[in-house]
Amino acid sequence: MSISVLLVEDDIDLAATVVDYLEIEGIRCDHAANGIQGLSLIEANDYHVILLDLNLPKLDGLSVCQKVRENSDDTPILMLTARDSLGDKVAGFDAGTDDYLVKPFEIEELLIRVIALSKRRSGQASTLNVGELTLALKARSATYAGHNIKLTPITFKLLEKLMREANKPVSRAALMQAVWGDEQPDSNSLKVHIHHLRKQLEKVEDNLVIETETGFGFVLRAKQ
Amino acid sequence: MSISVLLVEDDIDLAATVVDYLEIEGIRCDHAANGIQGLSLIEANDYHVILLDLNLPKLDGLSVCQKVRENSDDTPILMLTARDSLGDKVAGFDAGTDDYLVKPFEIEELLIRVIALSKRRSGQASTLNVGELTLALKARSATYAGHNIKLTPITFKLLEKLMREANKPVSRAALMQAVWGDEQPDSNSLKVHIHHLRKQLEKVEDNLVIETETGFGFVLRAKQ
DNA sequence: GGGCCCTCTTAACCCCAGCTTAACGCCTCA
DNA sequence: TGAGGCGTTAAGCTGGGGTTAAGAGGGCCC
Repeated sequence: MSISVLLVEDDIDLAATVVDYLEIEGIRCDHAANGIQGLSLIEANDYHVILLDLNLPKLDGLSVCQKVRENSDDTPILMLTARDSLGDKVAGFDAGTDDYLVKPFEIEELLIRVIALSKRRSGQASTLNVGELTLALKARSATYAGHNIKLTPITFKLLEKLMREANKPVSRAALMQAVWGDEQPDSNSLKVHIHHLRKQLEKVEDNLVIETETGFGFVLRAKQ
Repeated sequence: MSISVLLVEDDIDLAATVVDYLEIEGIRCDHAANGIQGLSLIEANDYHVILLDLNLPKLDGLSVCQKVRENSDDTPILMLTARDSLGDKVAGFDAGTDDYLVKPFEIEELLIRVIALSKRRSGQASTLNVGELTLALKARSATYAGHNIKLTPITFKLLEKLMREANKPVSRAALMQAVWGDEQPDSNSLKVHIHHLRKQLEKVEDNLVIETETGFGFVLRAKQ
């Protein structure tokens, strides 16, 4: 499958050059001219890599980066910057960027880095948060309003999927895909694991529940 | 089922080439020569993909695109544009297009993109709106003048179809197809579910009704 | 290698929401 | 006035979902 990339860059000439070059290389490249528009495209689509200019109208690159991470989106981000000052780099890594390129750069170098980044999920978004529930992806552990939640490998994947789609109903098929991929068990395993997860959540006095959408799937959301 | 496409393009030679090529590939392709005509065809038919030239007589491509989205129609739209107009790309995504192709393009490339787009609903219109009635497709929930409407899987599909074709009568056969697909119940289930839907709408003090088109089907529209 | 523990799968059971079905009455039009 | 289309209602059934427990399989420690 081909790579798809978002370039957020206000210099139209530079943007055109990059977009054309990447498309010639078979990489689909959307473009946004400011931070606000960039964010909305990021939310609407599923890019493999995001290229962010540091100085952007309306919302600067670092802020975009932070907001993306706050959304629990771990798409790799490559920052383009005219300044090569150490301070910006530090701020960038704090905000959750994965790589840097200092302008002016060789476009072949950009291509190499894009391809490299596209092969790994960022890993920067190491926790998911929904209300008082926190899932640490690397530690594979969860806390809920201060209590530890015990997760087996399967309930971990289940909870991860439900949290990524919090407040949106997730179809049974999507859940099964997230947990088992293409080799799915024939029987009612899913509902057993949903049951285990619910019991874990019920043990804690708080307001998150897994509701069932009859004939469709499940949602993780706050009560009422 | 074969793909059906609408091409809105004022360059008659180009249009003829595209139409011929697509039809050879088994894709049914209507043609409109200006924006106004395009819109009326879009409203009258149910295309899988719409191909829009950016520069059109009477009503330009972006405006057509906006109006389609305002109608809560989420048919995927592919914009055809001259090479120099990068700024238009940005405006295009704001207007709700799904893909771009820069003229001159390889016709094989157009084919590939049409096939890709035909497989997904755009997702640009994630809610349908008719008057005060809103159907959130992802959340699988509806609100009507501020009240929640309870929907079962079947009434959800029914309402979705009626809202997509709001103000247009929908035949019984089309409704049954939308709800049950090819394995349809033998008896009068449809009218029972229509009845349930009507009761939900009547509970709210507002002006939408499901009217009967005797001997044909039903319409969702405002009273009088 | 044996035994223990942990986790997943499977199956059985029950409950009930929601779907289907059928019955009946009203209205319209031939 | 009779037939057919539609609205309304309610009964019954189906299958989806919740719950539980048994058993298989794998990892780990002794």
